[in-house]
Amino acid sequence: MARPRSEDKRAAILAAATRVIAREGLGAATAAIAKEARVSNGSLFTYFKTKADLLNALYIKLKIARAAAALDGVAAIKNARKQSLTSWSNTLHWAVAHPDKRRALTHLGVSPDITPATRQKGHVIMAGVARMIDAARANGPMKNAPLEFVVGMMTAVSDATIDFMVRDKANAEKHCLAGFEAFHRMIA
Amino acid sequence: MARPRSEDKRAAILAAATRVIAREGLGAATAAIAKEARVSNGSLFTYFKTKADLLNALYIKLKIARAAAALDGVAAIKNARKQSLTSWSNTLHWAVAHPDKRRALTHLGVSPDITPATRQKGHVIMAGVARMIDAARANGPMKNAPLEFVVGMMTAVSDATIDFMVRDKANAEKHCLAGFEAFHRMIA
Amino acid sequence: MARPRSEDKRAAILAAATRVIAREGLGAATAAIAKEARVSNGSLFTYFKTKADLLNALYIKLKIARAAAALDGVAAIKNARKQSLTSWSNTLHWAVAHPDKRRALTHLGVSPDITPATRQKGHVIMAGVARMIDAARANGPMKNAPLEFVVGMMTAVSDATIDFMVRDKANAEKHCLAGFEAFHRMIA
Amino acid sequence: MARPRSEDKRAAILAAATRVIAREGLGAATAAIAKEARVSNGSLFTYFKTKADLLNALYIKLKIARAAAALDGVAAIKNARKQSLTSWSNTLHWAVAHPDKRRALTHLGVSPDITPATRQKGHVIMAGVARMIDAARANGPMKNAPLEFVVGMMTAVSDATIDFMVRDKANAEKHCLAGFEAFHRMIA
DNA sequence: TATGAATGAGGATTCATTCAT
DNA sequence: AATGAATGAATCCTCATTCAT
Repeated sequence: MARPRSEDKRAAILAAATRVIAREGLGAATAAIAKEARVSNGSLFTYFKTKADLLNALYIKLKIARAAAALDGVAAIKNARKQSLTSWSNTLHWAVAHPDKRRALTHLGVSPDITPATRQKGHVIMAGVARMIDAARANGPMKNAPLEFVVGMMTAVSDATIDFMVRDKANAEKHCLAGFEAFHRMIA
Repeated sequence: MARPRSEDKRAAILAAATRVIAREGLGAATAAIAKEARVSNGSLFTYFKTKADLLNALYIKLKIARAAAALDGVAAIKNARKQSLTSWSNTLHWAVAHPDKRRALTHLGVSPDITPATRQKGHVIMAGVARMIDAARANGPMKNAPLEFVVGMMTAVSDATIDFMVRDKANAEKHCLAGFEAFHRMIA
Repeated sequence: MARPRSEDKRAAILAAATRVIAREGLGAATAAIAKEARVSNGSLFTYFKTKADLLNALYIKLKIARAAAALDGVAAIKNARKQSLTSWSNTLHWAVAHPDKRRALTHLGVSPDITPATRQKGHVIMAGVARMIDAARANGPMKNAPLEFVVGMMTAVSDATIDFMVRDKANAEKHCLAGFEAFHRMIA
Repeated sequence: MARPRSEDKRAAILAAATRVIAREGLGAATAAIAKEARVSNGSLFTYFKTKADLLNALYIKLKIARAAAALDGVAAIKNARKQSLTSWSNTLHWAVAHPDKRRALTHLGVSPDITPATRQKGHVIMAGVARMIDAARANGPMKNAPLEFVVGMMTAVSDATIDFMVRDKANAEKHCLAGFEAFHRMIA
C-alpha cells in the first residue's frame, strides 16, 4: 500500500558502493555512496541497517557474481581440463571486465567488518568451483593436499595473473593462458 | 649516533602501528597507535608528518624486514634450487613468526594512502629475491615470462601457503615444502 | 459517530505515546510510538500534525483523566473534609494504578513543547479540584493565600506521597492517609 | 608539560549546559552547549566522555550547590526551628536567584540518562539537610514516618513555594515564610 | 622536543516529516 | 485514509592535526 522497497534502489546502492570503495577503500563515507547511488543519505539506511551490513551484503554479492561468471557454460563441458580452463578464463575475463568489482572485493576481503559468518557463506558460494578443481587435481601431485589449499592456490595464481592481464592488455590472452598452464602444472 | 632516543621512539611508533593496524585495519586511529607506543598523541606527528607518511614508512619497513628475512643466509648457497628453497622457507617462517607484520602488510597493500612511489620502492626492495627467481626459472616453462609476473606468482602462492601453515600448524613444515614444490613445478 | 475507526486509532496513538514516553522520556521517537500503537509511521501524522501537537494533546488527555479520577464520586459527598479525602485518595490510587500515565505526565510537565495555552487548559481542567480545596481551606491558616498556591501545595505533597506508596506498597494505604493528614494540617 | 586541562573550561561547560538545558530541555545539543561555553565542539568531549556523563556531572554539581546554599550558616544556629527556617529560606532564595540552575535540575531529575548511582549520590549530598529535618520533626506528628518521606515532602512543598515566589516577586518573602509555616505545620 | 589539550571538519546514524502508492 | 519508503537536517561523537605549555 505504500511505496514498496525498490530492488532497483538496493542494487543501485550496492553498485555505487562497489565503485566508491574501489576508488576510496573501506574508508568510503556512506554519504558518498548514497550520493553516487543518487539516493538520499538516510535511504541507504532503510536498505542496510549499518555500514557493516552493507559491506557484508556487498561482499556476498560480488562473490556470487564472480562465482557465477566462473561457472558460466562450464556444466556443458565434459572434459575436466577444458572445464577448468573455461572456468579459469571466465574468472579472469570477469575480473578484467569489472575492475571495480575486483578491487572492491580485495578491500572487502581484508575488512574487519566482514563477519566470520559472511566469510563462511563466501566459501559455500565457491563450492561449485572447488568441486571442479577437486576433479582436476585428482591424479596430480596435489591429490592428497587439502582441497582448500588447492583452491587457495588457484585464487592466488589467478589474482597474480589478472594483475598482469590488466597491466599488459595487449597480451592479456597470452597471460591468461600462461597463468592457467602454470596453475595446471602445479596440480596436474 | 645523533638523537638515539628519538630513533627508539620512531621504531616504537612503527612497531605499535604494526600491532594496531593488524588488529583494527587501516581505520586505526593515530591516537591508538601513539598510546600503544607509549608516546604522546602529538609526538607521533613529530616523527611522521601525517598519518599517510607513517603508513608509507611502515610499508617500506615491513617490506624490507620481509625481504631481509627472505635472503638470510642465501648468499652462501651455490645451488639455485637450494637458494630458492631457503628463501621460500625463510619468508614463510618469517610470516608465521610475525603474524602482525604480515597482517599489517596485507592491509597496507590495499591502502589508498600508499603512494605509487612507495610501491615502486617496494619493488626495488624485492630486487634481490627477484634476481634469485630469475635464475631459478631460467630454463623452465616461464623462461620468457616477464619477471614481475613470476615474482607475482611466487608472492601469491607463498601467501596461500602461509595461510595453510597458520591454519594447520602441526603440519606447517609439510605445507611449506608442498608449497615450494608446487611453485617450483610452475616455473622450473 | 463519524470515523469511529479513526477515533480508535487516535486513542491508540495516545495510549502508546503514554507508554513509550514513560519508558524513554521525551526523546521517544514518533516511529517508536507509531509502532507501539500498531499504526504506520505516517498515520501518526494524520492524527497529529506534529510531534509537539501529539505531546500537547497527550498532556491534556492525561490531565483530564487524572482530574476525572480525582472527582469520581465526590459530588455526592456533603462533608468538605470527606470530599477532599476522597479526592485525595482517588488521585493517589489513580497514580499508583497508572504509573505510565503518571510518569508520562511528569515528563510532559517539563517539556518545552507544551505551549502556555496548553498549560492554561491544564489549569482549567483542575478547576473542579481547585474549588474543592478552596472550600477545604476556607477557615484554615491558608485562607488568604492565593488558591493556586494551595493547589500547588496539594499537588506537591500528593506527588511525594505517591512516591512513597509505590516504594512501599505494603503500607500504601497508611502512607496515603498520612499524606492527606499532613496536607490537611497545612491548610485546615 | 602540555596545556593542563583547565578547571575553568570544565566549569564553563557545566555553566553553559545549565543555561542551555534550562532553555531547551534535555534535547539540548552538545554543539549548542559547546558554543555557549565558547569551547570547540570536540573539547566538550575531552571534559566529558559522553553527553550522559556531562548530564550526570551537572546533576551532581547542581545538587551540591543547592545543598551548600541550604546549609549556609546553619551550623552556627542552635535552635532547631530557626535552623530549619534558615535552611528553608536559603534554599528558596537560592532557587529564585538561580532560575536556570533550578530549571536545569528539574529537567535532569527526570532524565533517563541520570544513572541510579548518580541519584544515590544526590541523596548523600542531601544528608545534611535530612539530618536537620529529622531533628525538626522529632516530636511532631511525623515522628514515625520514614525520613525520606519527610524529606520528599519538604522538597515538594518548597518547590511549590518557589514557583509562587517567582510568579509573585513582590510578595516573595511572604510566600517564603508562608511555605515554611505550612511545612512546619505538617511536621511539627 | 615532548605533551596532551584544542580544534572543527567529517562520519555514521536517527528522526520528524513528506510523499508516492 | 493508510502505509512505509524517501528525505536531509540534525545529532553525538571521532579523529587527524595544530598549538600552548
